[in-house]
Amino acid sequence: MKQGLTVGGATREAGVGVETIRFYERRRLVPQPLKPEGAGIRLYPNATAERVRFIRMAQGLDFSLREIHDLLELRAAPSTDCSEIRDLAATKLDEVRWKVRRLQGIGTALKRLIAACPGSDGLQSCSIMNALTSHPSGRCLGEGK
Amino acid sequence: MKQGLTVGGATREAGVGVETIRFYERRRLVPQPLKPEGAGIRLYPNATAERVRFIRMAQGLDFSLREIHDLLELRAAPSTDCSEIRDLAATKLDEVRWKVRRLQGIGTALKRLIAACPGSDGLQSCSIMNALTSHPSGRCLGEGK
DNA sequence: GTGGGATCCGTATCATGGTACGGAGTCAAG
DNA sequence: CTTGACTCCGTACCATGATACGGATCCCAC
Repeated sequence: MKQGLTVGGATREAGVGVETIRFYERRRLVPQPLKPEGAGIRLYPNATAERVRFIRMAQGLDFSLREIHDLLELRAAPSTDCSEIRDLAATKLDEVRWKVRRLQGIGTALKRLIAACPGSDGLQSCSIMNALTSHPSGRCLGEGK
Repeated sequence: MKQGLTVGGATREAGVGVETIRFYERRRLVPQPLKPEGAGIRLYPNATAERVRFIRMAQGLDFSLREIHDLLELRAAPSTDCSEIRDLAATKLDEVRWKVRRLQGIGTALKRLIAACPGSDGLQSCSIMNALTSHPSGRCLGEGK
């Protein structure tokens, strides 16, 4: 028995909505199975739900759908070496670290501005508003080095 | 002399492209000045370039355009108290810290996966691919607490 | 008065990641 | 053999932040 799930079954397995799986099909992240002969409804192999879960996992690691597409291609190629995956992960790690540093800089800037804000006064004495208002030669907020 | 800049002059002052200022006008982040009577070209006050710089500054602190719209409204209202701004900044700080923690979790997960990856072998022994591939009861990567 | 930039304005396009809708077809249970 | 849930498919829409295009005007210098 060649089992298969309807799209609804597959999405329930994968924990996403039907529209999401169709969206992934359009983006070619998930293959669209053929309709069994004579049938009007497609049957999805279990691999589809697994594939969707793979996508959601990878999204959880901050991979974009485009990057996940590449990961899936690598996964499907028998000649793929572990190092190719590792390199993609390392690039992603750099990216994530870069984002962390950027956000930490913003956090520090916000913290300082909040601390300097009188908290109850007109805007002309608000450190935050003043920081946002042009200081011709000021460096950008949140971009401390 | 009621000076004014053409849109091109204003965007050069602000350091953005013409299309950007028009986009901000459509989003009502920047008021579109009237054409001086009889003229076919709008004249932008210096305040426009300052306003655009405010927007870019605030974007640098991770405020979205919608949030910046609110900041600009507060800035324009004479009754606005400093504390209102400070509260918005504090909310943003929470948000930024939350993002930092999330990304740090992802970074930690990636680092571990990369360390565990043999680096040169088939995919079946790749820790990264295995982590992405369904472990029925696994918690999500990057979501360590 | 004629170039030729610059402006004006509406609309379209991009990337990202989906969500929603509407009409038609399918299919299983009652 | 009808009803009702589900599927199929195309298309439209959402938010986010722009960027691009094309025809019509405009305005300044030559």
